[in-house]
Amino acid sequence: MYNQKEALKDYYSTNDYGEENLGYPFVFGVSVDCIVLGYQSGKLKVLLVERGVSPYRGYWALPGDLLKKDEDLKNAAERVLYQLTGLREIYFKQFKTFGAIDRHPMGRVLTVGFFSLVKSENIYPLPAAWAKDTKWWDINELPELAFDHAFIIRKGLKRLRKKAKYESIGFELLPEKFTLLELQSTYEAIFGVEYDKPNFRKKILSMKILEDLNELQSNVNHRPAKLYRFDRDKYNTLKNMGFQFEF
Amino acid sequence: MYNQKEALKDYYSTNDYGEENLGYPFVFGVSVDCIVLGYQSGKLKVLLVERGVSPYRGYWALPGDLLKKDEDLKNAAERVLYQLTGLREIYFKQFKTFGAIDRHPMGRVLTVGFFSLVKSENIYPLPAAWAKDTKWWDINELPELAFDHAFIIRKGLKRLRKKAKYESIGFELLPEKFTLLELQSTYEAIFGVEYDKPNFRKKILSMKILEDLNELQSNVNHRPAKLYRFDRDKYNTLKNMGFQFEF
DNA sequence: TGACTTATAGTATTTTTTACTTTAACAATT
DNA sequence: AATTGTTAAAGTAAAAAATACTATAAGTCA
Repeated sequence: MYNQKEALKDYYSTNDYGEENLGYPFVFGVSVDCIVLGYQSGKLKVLLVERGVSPYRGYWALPGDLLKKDEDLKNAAERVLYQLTGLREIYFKQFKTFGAIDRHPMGRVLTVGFFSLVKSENIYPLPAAWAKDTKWWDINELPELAFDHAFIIRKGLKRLRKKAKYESIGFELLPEKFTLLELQSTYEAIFGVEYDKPNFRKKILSMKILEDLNELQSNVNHRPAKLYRFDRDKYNTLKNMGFQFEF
Repeated sequence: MYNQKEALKDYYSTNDYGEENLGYPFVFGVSVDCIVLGYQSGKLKVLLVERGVSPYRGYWALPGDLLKKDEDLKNAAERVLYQLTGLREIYFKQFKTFGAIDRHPMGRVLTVGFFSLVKSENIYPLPAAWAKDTKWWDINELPELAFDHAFIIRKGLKRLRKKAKYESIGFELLPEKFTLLELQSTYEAIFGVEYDKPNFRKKILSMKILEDLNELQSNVNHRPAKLYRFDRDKYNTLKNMGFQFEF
């Protein structure tokens, strides 16, 4: 039967570069942690879980779990997201691995950070299966967090903002049908700035990546706005022709 | 004395989310691998090492090593780069972690990928201490590579190109003093495209991030070009004022 | 000196961005 | 049915940036 310990031992004793080594392989725990972001009433929010066990019992933390033997990193993140939201096919990306020596009080555990964008109205988080509680938090008003999760969130948001500037990922936060003003507000929440309304419209429409649904908002007490849909196929076609999305 | 195995065992038995778990912590080997890029005679090159031991004896591979007990990821990459080049203070960035189940034939080993940009004329790689041989390879003409290193390089280059478009990292590949045509050629090598000479000059000079050294090339058999230096302080000042580098 | 190569400056046209104004559509109220 | 308030959506004009191209200047080499 295959024995990983022995295999790693062999590997180490014939170390790549003939260097002095640790004799016996030093091994690491590995986890994944997910920054789940949603857009709600004009604000960017992150979904956190309250820990029910020590260490950091009672603290809020990123949803995550230890990597399993038969999983690759992507599978592990998918599993965590599914257990949290009940949804598959969520947008998520690995963004950075955190390996500070003392980041986990009980041993050497590396964590691979993912960020994920969801349409938050589709989500009914499942607290029971996970932890004491689950809650959306405004990204500008976070509680004290477990481990190095505050640091991880800062890094993840920074990366998200860079990515959102040059890729059409803002649409992941919106429902299928949306108005141009909703789209504008989403981008304002992501970047923390304000845009001129007519120019925002002009810019996004000139990209030709939205489909006009010829439908109007309902149940609003003002002139209803047109509804649009993000046309992913058109976007991909244009991208292959050299088009560069940019905000 | 602190016992990591026991600590991890405890940690696992009181798993965050009360899920069924593996009983005993499954542990992973962790390594770092570095894509070292340089610019030579109009081409983008990557520095590879030839493996002297199995697995993959005789194959070319990325320079890398197993993470040590008392190192964080950044330290490990720094160490690998120092052992390879003899230089400290090289530009490098973590870009992605690779954790496919079967990526290492002898066990479960995750690797954290870094890419690094160097001024290749400063470097005299040290083959003896490392492996059978060390060599610069044209990124478009790579040999067969060990492990999943071909995949890692593809991903790393993709990330580099994105980053180079919006950050001034191209200068890391050039010597302290360079001509505008050398700068242009470097960017042409990174992106695999050609630029119009007068417009390239205009664009880069209008950014106001170069210092004119009032010096000329020497030992060239044509009109010598002016030498410039990248003014990192000016660049940072402008960046803080909202300036966005872009190619 | 003259031919040749390359750096560098300049110009003119087109395209894009930005700031701002105007008009139209609808809901709610009187 | 007219009025008011709010928002969508179209339009316009000025400024800035990108692009394509031309011309000139400064050096080397024979």
